[in-house]
Amino acid sequence: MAQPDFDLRDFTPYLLAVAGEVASLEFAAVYKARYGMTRSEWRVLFHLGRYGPMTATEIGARARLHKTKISRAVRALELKRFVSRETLEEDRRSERLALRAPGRAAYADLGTAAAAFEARLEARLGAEEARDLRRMLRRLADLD
Amino acid sequence: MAQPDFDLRDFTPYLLAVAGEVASLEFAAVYKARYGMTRSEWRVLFHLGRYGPMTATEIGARARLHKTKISRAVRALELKRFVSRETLEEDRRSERLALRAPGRAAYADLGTAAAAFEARLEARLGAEEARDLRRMLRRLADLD
DNA sequence: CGCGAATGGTTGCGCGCGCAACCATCCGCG
DNA sequence: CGCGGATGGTTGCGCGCGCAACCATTCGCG
Repeated sequence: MAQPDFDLRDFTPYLLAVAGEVASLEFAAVYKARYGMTRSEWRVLFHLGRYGPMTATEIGARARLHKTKISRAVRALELKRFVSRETLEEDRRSERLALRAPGRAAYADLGTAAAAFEARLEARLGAEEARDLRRMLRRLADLD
Repeated sequence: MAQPDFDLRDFTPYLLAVAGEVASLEFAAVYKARYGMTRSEWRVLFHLGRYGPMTATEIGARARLHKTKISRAVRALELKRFVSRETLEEDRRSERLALRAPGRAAYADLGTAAAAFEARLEARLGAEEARDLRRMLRRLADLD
């Protein structure tokens, strides 16, 4: 063996993956159970709710989602009557995506749930550590 | 909107997911390119290399992998001649999985790459912060 | 001993995903 | 104007995944 002292529990990508799975799956269960939504759909919904109407490309840049994911997520949200599309006059290739009333309701509901989830997490880690954690993750994710 | 000040960039599960994607995909490119391995296969290989022969169930407990993932990963690694199976005498339902020579070589190679990757990451975050990050992630992942 | 529950592992199925190819529209430059 | 490349978005394809159902073996308890 090359480096017998190198433990997987000290390998940050592994820890990120496991911690991410634990956290994401737990919250994913909420929007999946309540609205039958996928993770991509949740991210799109959240971005539209939080930052207002925008195009698919803008969502992609903000939400770190591949355009195919967005395309399929938007179609699914459209079928749920959560979002509306409107072709832009100034560039008829792109469309303005906006939340409809049911979408806004779902956003408010899930936003509350997300805030509660985050609060529980902070309680577990402690406010200061949770803040530090977020700061480091933001750096890792190039989100600065 | 319910809580217009709740930003996604402060939502830990989101940050974990994005940071995890960035880190995992970057390293995944290595074992995918060199050995055509999947993430599950890499985890199984690493555990067998690091901790020695064990059964699929033991890997599952250590590596946080669902048993179906392990089953398929083991079959793939077997086809690559990386692992061997041997039915246990004392319980003929389970089998002892062990690395073969090519598997050990791949483990050594990827272990070195992983250590280098981790070192670069530490250089970016600073040694102290990187250690804190790992500690918090371990707590989140229930790996204590 | 014998039967039902528990355990180790595999498999069929439907789904979300990433990739590459594609269509439509727009822009830049001769 | 017109043609080639760039851009916004969609789709076909193969794959890895999670779930539930399943097979074989073993365990627990009457």
